[in-house]
Amino acid sequence: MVNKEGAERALLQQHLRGRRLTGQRRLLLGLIQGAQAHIDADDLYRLAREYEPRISLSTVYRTLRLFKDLGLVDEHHFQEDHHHYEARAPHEHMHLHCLNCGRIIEFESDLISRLKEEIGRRYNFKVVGTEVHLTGVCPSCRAGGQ
Amino acid sequence: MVNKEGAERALLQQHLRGRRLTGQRRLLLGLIQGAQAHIDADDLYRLAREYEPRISLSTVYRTLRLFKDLGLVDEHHFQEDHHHYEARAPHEHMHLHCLNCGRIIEFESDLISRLKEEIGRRYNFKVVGTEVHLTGVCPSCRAGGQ
DNA sequence: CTAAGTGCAAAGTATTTGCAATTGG
DNA sequence: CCAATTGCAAATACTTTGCACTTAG
Repeated sequence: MVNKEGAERALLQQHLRGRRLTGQRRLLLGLIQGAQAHIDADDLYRLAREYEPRISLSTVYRTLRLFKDLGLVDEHHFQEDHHHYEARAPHEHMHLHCLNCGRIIEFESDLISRLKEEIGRRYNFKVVGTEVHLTGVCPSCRAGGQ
Repeated sequence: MVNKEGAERALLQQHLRGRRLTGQRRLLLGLIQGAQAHIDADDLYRLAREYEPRISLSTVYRTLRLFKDLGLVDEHHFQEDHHHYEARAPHEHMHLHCLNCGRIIEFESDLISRLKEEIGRRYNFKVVGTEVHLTGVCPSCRAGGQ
């Protein structure tokens, strides 16, 4: 009989598709999934060290790349020159980004699946992924200065 | 009376909003506008050196940033870890990217303006920019291997 | 003329890699 | 066991910066 932790482990095992289930991988995935917002490699590294002080930044990068390739996390390229990551969400969503205060809102819209379908048909592509990123000015920034 | 080159110059002058119109800036903008595809800083640098061998990579980066800030070029973050640039197009378009062969198709769809409008209204944002990037497998790659 | 722009070299970030030591299956 | 994974340090890739010289306006 399988307890809760065992079940979690088995699920992750499956996600890893034959790769080894190490403490570092388990920790990092947990941290990404628990993260309130999009996290970057460096923040993840700092956070992970609180639990496993000997973890290295290389491992963080290697693991992020692995998770990305396995489809466990999504990598985002916001305005910055480094990447942000988030656990792959149960359903596809997009980002709305305030250029003034930096706030990022996640939203969904069925327009995106329609877009995928329309464009896939038009160009005979099999569309598998989307990255939709709207920028603008949020209500409080509109109200405040300018 | 104004000849063709003079008119071009005046137009660029206006775009630069008071910044100086240098040979490097004129060259770089011309190259970006003439580029068949999205170009990155390094390719632009190599290309520019054919015309102005003493141009420096710093100038390329500085100029790209200036053009981006002025809205003359758009900066894209594709899968790679560096940026690609293109002259700002007359109308907003999106990208469809083959994960297998790397080909990038530009397309338009009115779904995107509807998305801007819908989301702007929903969150009371003033939406100013969009980056829409679909990934998938193109017809020839679907036909070929897998 | 003179402030803005440039080239060069050096520095700064973000990310990857080689390798010996460790460890999951 | 032993190949996959890790930590560490060093390397690489991309981008920015300080400064003396040049140049557009």
